[in-house]
This record gives sequence, structure tokens and C-alpha cells, in this order.
Amino acid sequence: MVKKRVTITDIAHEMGVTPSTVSRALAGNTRVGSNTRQRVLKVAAQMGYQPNVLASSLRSGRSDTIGMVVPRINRHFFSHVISGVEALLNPAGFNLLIIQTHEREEHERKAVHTLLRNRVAGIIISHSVETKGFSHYQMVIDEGVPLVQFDRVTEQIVGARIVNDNFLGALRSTQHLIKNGCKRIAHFAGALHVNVYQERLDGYRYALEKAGIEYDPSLVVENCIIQEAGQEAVARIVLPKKVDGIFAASDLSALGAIQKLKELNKAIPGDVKISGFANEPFAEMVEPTLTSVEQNAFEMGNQVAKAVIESIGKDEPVSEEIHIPVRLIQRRSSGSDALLMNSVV
Amino acid sequence: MVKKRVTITDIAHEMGVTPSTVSRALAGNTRVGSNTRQRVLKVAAQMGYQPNVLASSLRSGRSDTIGMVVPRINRHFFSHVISGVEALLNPAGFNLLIIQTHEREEHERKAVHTLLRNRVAGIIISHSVETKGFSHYQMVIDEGVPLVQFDRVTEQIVGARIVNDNFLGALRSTQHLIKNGCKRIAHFAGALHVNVYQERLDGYRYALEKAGIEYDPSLVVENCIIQEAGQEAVARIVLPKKVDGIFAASDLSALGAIQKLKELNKAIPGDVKISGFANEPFAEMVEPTLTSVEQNAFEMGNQVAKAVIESIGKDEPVSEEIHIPVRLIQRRSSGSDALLMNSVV
DNA sequence: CTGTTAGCGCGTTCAA
DNA sequence: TTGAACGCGCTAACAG
Repeated sequence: MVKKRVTITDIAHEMGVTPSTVSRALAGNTRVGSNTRQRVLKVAAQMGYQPNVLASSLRSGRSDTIGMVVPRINRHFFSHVISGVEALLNPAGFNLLIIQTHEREEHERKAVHTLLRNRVAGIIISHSVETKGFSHYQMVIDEGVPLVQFDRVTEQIVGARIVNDNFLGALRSTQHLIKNGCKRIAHFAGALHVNVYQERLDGYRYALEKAGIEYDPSLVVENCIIQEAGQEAVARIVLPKKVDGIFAASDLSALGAIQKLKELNKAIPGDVKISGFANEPFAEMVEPTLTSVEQNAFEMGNQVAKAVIESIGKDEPVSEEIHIPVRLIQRRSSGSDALLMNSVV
Repeated sequence: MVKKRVTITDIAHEMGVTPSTVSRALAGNTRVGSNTRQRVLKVAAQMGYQPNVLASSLRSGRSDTIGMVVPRINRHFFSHVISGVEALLNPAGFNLLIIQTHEREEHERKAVHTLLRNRVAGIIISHSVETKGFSHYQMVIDEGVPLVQFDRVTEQIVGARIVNDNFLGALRSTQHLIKNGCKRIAHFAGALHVNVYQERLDGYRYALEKAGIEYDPSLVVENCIIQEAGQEAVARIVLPKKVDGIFAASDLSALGAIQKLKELNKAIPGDVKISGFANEPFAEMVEPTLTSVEQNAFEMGNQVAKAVIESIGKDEPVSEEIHIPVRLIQRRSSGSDALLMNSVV
């Protein structure tokens, strides 16, 4: 037995006024008798009235829902960004419609359409690894929906971009290895068409250059961001090439390397020094503890939310890029012990 | 410069037919000339038409959005449940509106109202720790919105409940400690008004009972689920009471205990054997590796999604309770080494 | 098979 | 300050 939902018309009938009056009273700021407003509010409350935001949005053309597209929700980094976004968006009266792409370009395309169909007030996105074309964002631009990219971004799309300082993180990380005595440093990279991995490679190269170490492309392992890839790279590159340091673009591949090296009775940091990226929770639990670059995912989420809220209402998108500072956390895998070094941007 | 969104009326004008015809063609299953349908689809595509689901839902009374309320998105367990839910819901044509409560009862109440206002087709919820009253769900029931609870549930609300087999997990875990020689086993419990923690306590007690070990309430530490609480409990209970085994309702408090015990030069598992709950990723990284009860969060999400989809369309809610099997993962902290024991339900 | 009509619930004119 | 009327975009009933 389903009770009918109560509408402003029901309230109006109950009180002997018109729906317009009720609507105005509920809206708050429009002109209506202050005693009538009180009565409306009281009757609405006791009738259990819940405004129909669908009808409201349809009529007003405004929506309080913001869409968010992420590769995967169940990743430490992304779930924390989401959390940071929500922390600011909810108090501001917005809700989050979240869609995962599972790193598939086609899913990303569909997700954007879904959000458009839901008439979201804005779209937040971090691109999937697969995504190389961005034509499906033309419609977002055309319809004037604010678009904020974070972490994995492209300059091919106008609008705000919130990114980690990948270059600086990589630079500091590699410099740290050099300072601790590494001469032949390998880099476990990701897919280089993705900005974050390209930037980390750039930072790595720049550190070598500044230290006068020649860049050796054969020491760069592409698509090496998962655990298994890290393990595999040890046998294929690290040992044969007599590598004494690894800067991994991902904590997972760094972990894989640690496991494999321990298995082969290599000493860490004695024989090989290692640093990762992202400062996953396990970094301080693994043996030896893993030096890593900390990303402030929650803060990134906050900035993303701020950017969306600012974009809404503005006519023209602003293509500003905001860098979230990163921090090198030195641990034992690189020969340091519980020291903290703050990198300055 | 914002282009106007194209509507079915635009398409209709373009083609010289009525909006109804376009609507029917787009809907797919209703009677319409197959050649007209082709033309409509083509024109719609080339005009970049995106249906307005707000208008559609308002008119049809049906919504393809499902609301989900969780304590926190950025927790390993919850983010994986969400992922599991999405995995089934998206292919079925539903979207997820996610709201966090941050463990606050008031936020939970607001979240439910927000979802109701958004006219979601169903609501999925795991209650906040604070939540003790459930009166705000009466409106959900009254409006006939299917309600599925998971993990943290209450029987005070009708509808499907998807839960872990906390009792069995606790039972097996405690039995395992007993089998490995523990005589005085402490239990790090959570807030006992929350079903999951009460059930884990019950399983612990039942294991003791079956083994003929007297239950000692002073060995139960309430609200001991975070790292610091685990550390603190070592000094306050574990050592003074000569405890030789700890069954923790949370991996985090188990971790805290490990840290503190190591700090005090106690041997694990030599002096104290420890097992946790949830099998967080760090469980296999910490030293010694942590025995824990694995919850299949993704599978739970799948079951939740299934239950919601089934509930939608049904007139009356069914109060079925589904148990997701758990598995004891034996590791070194309890004196076992890389063994697996599957618990049978 | 297609057009006509009506209305989902709300917000915003224009009058009074 | 309030009421009447209209329409956001779409679906659904009823004709034809």
C-alpha cells in the first residue's frame, strides 16, 4: 500500500490557498506574508512534504546534481578525491552522481551522455587510461555544462584542471635516490599518453639531467604500474642492467619489485634503493617501509569541488590549472629512516 | 554561448511529425512505423539529442536513479561494495546517487530525505555508527520506495538485508586461536549496538563456550576498532590480564596491538597470537602478516544490487536476509603460515 | 500506425 | 501580498 506523495497542491488545498503561494513560501525569498509562510512551513512539515526536485529542476532549468566520472571508485586515491569533493559539495546543496569507467573509453563516453541526460549542473572527470579521443566532450561544452578535470587531464578540453604536481614529485623522488648514492636509476612508468605518467617521466629525466647522469631509455619500463609488472621488471631490467635505484610511478609496481628482490635475496636499500608514488596505506607497512610521494587526494577533491561551484553560474569556462602540492615521504626502502622532507612548490 | 538543448519537439518539427511519434520511436517498444522509427533515430542522432530524464521521470513516475547511503566512501570495504553495486546496476540501466553520512545520524536522516526528494527508484543503506533511531525510514516505506540494507542493518526496518556472516567469521577466528593454543583470549569489540560488532562478540563467546573456556567480560574491550585504541588496549588489558590471544573486530585495532606489542618487545605469535577482521590490504604486508576474516565486499555489492533490482516493481517488500560467506585467512600473527582455511556456511 | 489532448509538480510571469 | 495561467519536456490515454 503506497501512500501518495504530497505535493504543493495538496498543501494548498489543505490550507485554502493556491499552489503559487505555497511555492513562494517554500522558496523563502519571494514576497509572501510572513504569517502565511509560517503556516505553510508548518503544514508542509506535518504532511511530510518532500519537494520534487525533478519537477523543480525541469521548471527552473537548474539542477543541484553534479556528475562525477572516475576510472574506479574502489581505489584509494579516487575514493579519497570523491570524499573531498563531497565534503564541500554537500554543504553547498549539491549531490553527486558517480559513474565508473573501469578504464574504458567507451564507458567514459556513455557516462558523459548519461550525465548530460540527467541534466547535471556540472561534470567532474578523471579520464580512463584508454581514453585518447575527447570529441564526446564537445556536447558538454556546447550545452554550457561546466567541466572540471582532475588528475588525468587533457588540455584539449577547456575548463579547470586540478592536478598533482607530478613533475615535482618525480623530480624530488629521483633527486633523493641520487643523493642517497644511486648511479643507475630505472623508472617504472605508466602509459605515457596519460599526462600523470608523462610528467613523472619528465621529472625523472630532469633530475638525471641536473645531476649530470645520462638518460638511458632502456632503463624506463613502460606500463609498469601493477604489482606483477614490478616483479617482472626486476628479472628483465633491474638485475641484468645492474640498476641500483628504482623510481616507480606507482606504489604497486614498487611493491612488486620489493617482493621479487627479497625473494632473490637482494638487499633493500643495500643493493637497490626504491621509491614509489601515491603513498598508499601499505607503504608504511611493507618491509622495508616504502619511500613514496604523497598526494593529497582529499585536498584535491576540495579544490575540484571549489572549481565546479565557481564554474556554475559563470558564462564562459576558465581554463585555469591548479597544482596540488605533493610531499616526498622518505622511508627505509630508499635508505632513509622515518624522515620527512617537505617539497616546496 | 550556450546552444539550446534539442528536445523531441525540435526533432518532430524537423521531421514534420508530432512529438508523440518521436517519443514512441525513441521508446522503442511502442507501435510506430519501422521506417519512421529509423528516421527519428537518425535525425535524433545527428541533432545530438539527449533525452531529458528529469522530464521523463516526472511524467512516467519512474526513475532510473538509485540512492546509496554509506558512512564513508573512502573506506576499503565500502568502496568495494559500491563498486560491486555499480557493476550490476549500470548494465541494468540504473545510476547511483551516493551520499556519505560520516557516521552521523543527522546526516543519515538528511541523506534519506535528499534521496526521497530526488525520487530515487530505490535506496541502499548501511547505517552510521551513531544511528539508533530509524523513524526517518517510515517515509521511505510509506512512499513505497524499496529499501535494501547492507552490512550495518537493523530488523526494525522491513526489506532485504545483505550481511556478512559475522558470527561465523568470529567463531572460526576464535576457534582458530584456541586451536593454536590460546587460553586467555581478549576481544577488541566495536560499538555493541551495531549488529556487526554484536554478532562478532556473539561468535567469540560461542567459540569460548564450545571450548569450555569461561567468558571473562573484562577481556572485552568495547569501541576498540581504531589503531590507537588497539595500542591503548595492549597496555590497559592485554598485558595486565596476561592475555595470550586477541580476536579483534577490526584489522586496524589488531594492527595497533601488533605495533604496541612489538614496541614492548613481545613476540607475535610467540607471546600473543592475534587475528583481525576485514582482511584489509595491509594485513598481508604488516610484520608479522595478520590473520584476518575476509569479507567479500564486491560480492556483497552484487547481492545488494540484485536485491534492489528485484524489489523495484514488487508491491510489497520482502524481509529476506542474505548472508555473504566469509573466509578465515590464516597468517603468521596467529601462528600459521600462509595457510588457507575456507569456512563453510 | 499516427495525431490530439492532457497533465506529471513546480516556478514564474502578469494581474488584481 | 496573493491568485490565475502557462509551460519546462515528456509520456500516456484516447481517437482517428
